[in-house]
Parts: sequence; structure tokens; C-alpha cells
Amino acid sequence: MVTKGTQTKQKVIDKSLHLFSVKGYYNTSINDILEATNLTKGGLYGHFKSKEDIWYAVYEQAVTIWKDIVFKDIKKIQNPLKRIEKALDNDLRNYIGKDVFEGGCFFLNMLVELSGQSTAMSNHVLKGMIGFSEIINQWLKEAHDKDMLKPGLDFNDIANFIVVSLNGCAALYISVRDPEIWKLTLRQINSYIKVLKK
Amino acid sequence: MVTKGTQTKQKVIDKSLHLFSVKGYYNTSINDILEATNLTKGGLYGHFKSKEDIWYAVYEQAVTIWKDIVFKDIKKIQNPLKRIEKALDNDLRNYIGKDVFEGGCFFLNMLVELSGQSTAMSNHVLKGMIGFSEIINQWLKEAHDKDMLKPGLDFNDIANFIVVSLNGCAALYISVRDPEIWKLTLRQINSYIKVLKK
DNA sequence: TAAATAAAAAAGACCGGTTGGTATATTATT
DNA sequence: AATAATATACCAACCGGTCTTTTTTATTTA
Repeated sequence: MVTKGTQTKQKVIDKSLHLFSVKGYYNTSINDILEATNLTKGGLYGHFKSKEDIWYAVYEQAVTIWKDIVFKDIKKIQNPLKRIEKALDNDLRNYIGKDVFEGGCFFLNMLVELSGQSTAMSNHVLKGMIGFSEIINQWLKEAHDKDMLKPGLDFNDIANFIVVSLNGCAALYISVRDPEIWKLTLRQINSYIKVLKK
Repeated sequence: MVTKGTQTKQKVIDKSLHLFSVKGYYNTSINDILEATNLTKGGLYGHFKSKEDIWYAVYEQAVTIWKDIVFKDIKKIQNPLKRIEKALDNDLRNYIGKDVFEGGCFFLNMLVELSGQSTAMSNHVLKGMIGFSEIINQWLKEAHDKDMLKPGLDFNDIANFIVVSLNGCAALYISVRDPEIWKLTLRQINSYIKVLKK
């Protein structure tokens, strides 16, 4: 059974995720969250001990949503290169392009805003990005082992560069708001990967 | 002769540029600027009519500094492809890599923070980035006219993708703070450009 | 099934400190 | 003497967070 408290907590997380992604963490006030959730101070602080506490819960939620989108229909793909292409397509077309979070990519936004403000929080975001880079790295190794790639490639470099491009795309997209941004990024990353193939 | 007022105004711009780049625009208070400049409210508001007004002055200053770095020793380069490579090298090695602004790339930081908060301000930043993309676009066309590039390339796509990568690099670099980030970006962009050549 | 009770959830007043900005007075510089 | 530059006191609104009281919900007992 879902208790009332759990429901409220979830509502706070959902609304805050939206607010943080659109307005940013610092520029979202507790009052903004109160208005969005129809709660009062007492109601909110019964579930979370601080604004930062809300942020960590929001981050976990954002990760869950992101993973569901990016890793959809991935496991069944045998070809590791096609797996990478599908994951990138998911990220650009279905995550960034579908405006899953109204303010753009939650992770990029938070990384930029929190760096230099809260090392703990920005490192939290960074860790997630590095994790994604490592997965791509592993898939590239797999492709290498299957003799699908040209010799002498630096998988770590390549994986990191892909993550860099994804973040750059997210940065421009929130401002330009033209699908052409993620489409061109997708095209260019794909042609970049194509060159790696044997 | 440089009046006292001009000096003070410049000091406000310099200190604010530093603060905005490290703490962000919203999270930098007027009081922060007052402390950094040893001014008082009256002294500050005698030169600028609002915080936003300070930001626009700071932006202009940041552009000047950035241009000086990125376009250094550019005009004398005849080969348009080498010109592009040099500009990107300047941007990554001497602008991002040298920590010209302590908080990382001022433009990327502001673009992310201001998008969804102030369309006027974020569009101001965006315009500058589009301008840079157009310059690269033009240089690519020049290379094409000199028969240096493979046929069937979309210069607009390529130029935009380069700007995307640069921004992604800036986003990751402020958090990771490891030169390896801009180095790998430089390597990968260069190998990406190499493929375009005839 | 209904009343009683315990526990969870929410309300709302309050806190000290800070926000961007203004108006007026004072001090330096021409 | 005129003007440019700066200081200071003040403003209402807002910041994140705490505390106590009230209300709602869930569980137990009759």
C-alpha cells in the first residue's frame, strides 16, 4: 500500500525536478516548490531535511528516467557498434529531443550550475557522466575484440569525446530550441563513428 | 586621461566577470560585488543602473578577452583548414585550458544558467556562439573553393558540430578540472577534421 | 462495523539574515 | 564653484530553515 507520505514525497520530487531543470537549483526557492506542490513549510520539511536533500532525491529520479530512455531496447542488440549508435540515438532523439525535462538536460544544467558552488553535488553528477563514458568504452572494446574496428584507436578518448559532444548538444539545445541541433549532432557523431569501423 | 569613474567602472566589470564565471549570475549578489570592489551601494549604482546592466558590460569584456585569445595569429594563416585548427587550438589550449576565467568558459556557463530564465540575456550569448560557427563555416567554404575538401560535405553541420564539441568540452572541464579533457577534445576534433580533407 | 487511540502528515507563525534597489547626504575631483 | 564620485541609511520582499500546534490517516480494540 502506498502511504500518503510517500505520495507527497514523490510529488515534491517530480515538481522539484521540473523546477530545478527550468530555473536552476539556486534560483528555485523553497517557496516555488511549496507553490508547485500545494504544501506548506511544515509539510515539506517533514519529508526532507534540507533543500540539498531534495536535490539528491531529484537527481536519483532524473537518473532513473534517463536510463529508461537511453538503455531502451539495448540489451538485445548483439552488435556493440549498433548498440552504441542506438544508445546515442535514444539520448539525442528521445531524451534531449523529446524535452523530457522542460529545461533541457538536467545533468548538464546541474553540472554547469553546481561546479564551483558545491563540489559534492557537481561531483555526484560528474560521476554519472563518467559512468556512461565507461559503458561506451566497454562497448568499443567489445567491438575491437570482435575485430570490427580499425587498429590503434584510443577507446577512452573516443568514449569521452562522445560524452563531450552529447553535453555540448544539450547546452546549445536548451537555448536554440531547434531540433536541428540534436539532429546535426546525431549525424556528425554517426559519421565520426563510421570512420572508426574497419 | 582616465577618470576615476572609468577606473571604478572597469574594476566592477573585472571583478564581476570573475564572480559571475565562478558563482554564476544569480548566485552572485550585489554584496559580493561590493566586497570584491571595496565599493558601497551608492558607489556601484552610480555607474550601473542594475545588476543586469553590469552583466551586459561584463559580457562585452568577456568577448573582447576571448577574441584576443582565439583569433591570435589567425589572419596570417593562408590555409583555411590550418586556420580552423589554430583557432580551435587557441580556444582549447589557451582559453579553456589556461583557466582564463576561473569558473571555466563564461559563455557556456551563462548560456546554461540563463536559458529559461532570461531569453534576452541567453540569446545575447547564443548570438555570439552562432557568430563563431558562421566564421568556421566560411573558412570551410574557403577550403572547399580551394579544392581541399572531400565532396558532399555539409559545412553548416560541421561548423555547428565543432561549436557543440567546444561547449561540451567546456562543460566537462569546469567540473573535472583535468587538462586531459581539452586535450582529448582537441585530438578528436582534429582527427574528425582530418577525415574531411581530400 | 464503529469508536478509540496512536502515529504520521501538514499547517502556519516565526527566525535571523540577505536580496536588488533607492534616496539623500557627503566627500573628492575638476 | 560645479560636478563627479562615493557613502550610508533605508526599503519591502524574500531566503532557507525551525518550532509548535493542529489535522488527517492508519491501526487497534470493543
